[in-house]
Order: sequence, then structure tokens, then C-alpha cells
Amino acid sequence: MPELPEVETVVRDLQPCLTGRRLASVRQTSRHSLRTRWRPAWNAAVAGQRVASVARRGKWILVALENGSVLVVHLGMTGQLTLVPAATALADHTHLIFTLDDGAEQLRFRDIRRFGSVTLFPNRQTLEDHFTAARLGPEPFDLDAAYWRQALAGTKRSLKAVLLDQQVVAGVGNIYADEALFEARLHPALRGCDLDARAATHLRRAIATVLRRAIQRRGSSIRNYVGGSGLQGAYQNEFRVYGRAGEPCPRCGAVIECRRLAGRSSHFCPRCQKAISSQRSAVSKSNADR
DNA sequence: ATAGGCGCCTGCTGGC
DNA sequence: TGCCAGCAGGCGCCTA
Repeated sequence: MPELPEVETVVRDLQPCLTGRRLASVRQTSRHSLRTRWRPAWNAAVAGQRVASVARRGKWILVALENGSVLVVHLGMTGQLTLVPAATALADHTHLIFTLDDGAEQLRFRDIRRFGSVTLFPNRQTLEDHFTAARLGPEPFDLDAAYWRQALAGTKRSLKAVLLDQQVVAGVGNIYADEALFEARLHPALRGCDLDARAATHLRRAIATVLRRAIQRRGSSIRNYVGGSGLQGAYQNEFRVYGRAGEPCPRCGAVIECRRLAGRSSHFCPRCQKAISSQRSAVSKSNADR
């Protein structure tokens, strides 16, 4: 479920509350074989450690411990990482419970669909190696202009596919890809190589704009998402195109469409997210298969 | 290089 | 009311 703004919200919620606290113990509360790569042996490695920092890289939450190891959490589609009073009733699908120093609070990992994961990296280097091996792309807020132009110019994939590719830019998912393309007035079926430098810049800025707005609203809560404090987000109320198929475009009034693209549902305005000359082929083609 | 499909899971919605 | 297909914000793997 969660994309960059949701993960960022979790991190901002947890960072002030968790930093400096000691993880007294870890308990596995689900008998499911977790896709979560948590291993029982890690309990001993984590227990008694203080939290040095809480940060984010792409859609990954990084909880660094004072001994140098890093707890890495991915929320998948339905993951939740929340800090709650220990007396809080245990929600179903809770998989891991970290009890904090005084025992009064717990950090809980809950994941209904179990697409998420929790992994312990023994040190910074192994974590960096992991991201390098996965070729995780740069953060969207400091995209180098030349890098971005080249990333687009060098591919024939659709813009939608490029935005979803974590190796190109880390943190954008289906919702914010659609919202960013609307913001930039670019059709999701355009190919990367169809964009001139100006359009590429528009898109780069649109991504940052949309993500910043969403972070200000604590992300989007569509089904299960909540922040680190358990609060929901509010950006779902401000979607321009995502989930609005059949409704009028907020910019031009045309009917918003939803089509399958890059294997995902893609929402866009067929009028104001148009092709620029050289993209005509891509768009007329996608219009033709209606 | 790229598209498309599947699988991993559970839960909700809409159509009949 | 009940059943069932289809769908959901992620990602890795496979094939063509």
C-alpha cells in the first residue's frame, strides 16, 4: 500500500518517539511463516539495543540501532508500523512486537497481506550493499536534472512504467505516478524518449510537488494505511485523477479514464494529459484499443 | 530492452 | 441474503 509519503509519515511520527529508546525485547506474535524475513536469532541481536535514528530510503524504513545494525521495514501493501501503549488490544495480523525500555509502550508491525518485510542488517555496509545490488534509484527530491533527462531519453518504456521503476527513482508508486503525470499534463502512455528536456523538467518537478503535498497531508489512507502514531492520512481526499474514473477532470472537465498500463490501473484525463507531437503514435495507439 | 503474466496474501466490493 | 469473480497502494521472478 504505502508509497513514499506514507512511509515518510511513519518515519516522522516514529523518529521523535523512538530515538534513544531501548528495545527491551522482541516477540513474534504470528505463527505464519512470514514473508517477513525475521529470524528468531535476531531477537538476541536486537534486544537491549537503543534506537540511534529512524530514517527513510525510498519506501524503506530504516531503524538504526546503537550497535550499528539496522532494522529495515518495508510495508508492502498493507503494512503498519505503530508505536502504541502496551495495553492496546492486539490487532489481528500483528506479526512482531518490540517492547520498549519501560515496558509501557510497544512498536508493533502489522501486515494483513504479508507483502511487507522486516529484516535485520548487521551493519550499514550490508544495508548499502543490499540497496546497491537492488540498484535502488535516487530519491525523488534530489533528482539530478541531467540524470533524469537521460533516464527518460534512454528508454522507450511508458512514463507510467518508468515512474513505477524503483531503479529509476525510489518511492513513487501507482497513486503518485498517476497524480504526478496529471500534474505535469503528460499522458501515462507516452514513452520516456518522447519527452523533450522541458517536459522532462516539468515531470521531475511535478513528482516532487505531488509528493510534498501528500506528505503535508500525512499521506493517503485508502484501505489500511496509518502513520506511526496510528493516525490516518488525508491526501486521498485531494486526488485529482486516482480513483476518479468517470468523474470530471478538475482542470478541464473531461471525463477521467482508467486504463491498464504497465500492469497497473492508470487514471488520467484524456484531454489535458495529451500527447506532444512526437508522442502522437503512442497515444493514438492507446486510444485505438478502447 | 520491454511487456506481460504470475505468485505471494487477505479483505472488500459489485454483480448476479 | 449469499456466492464468487475481480480488484487493491508492492515487488520479484519468469517468459516471450
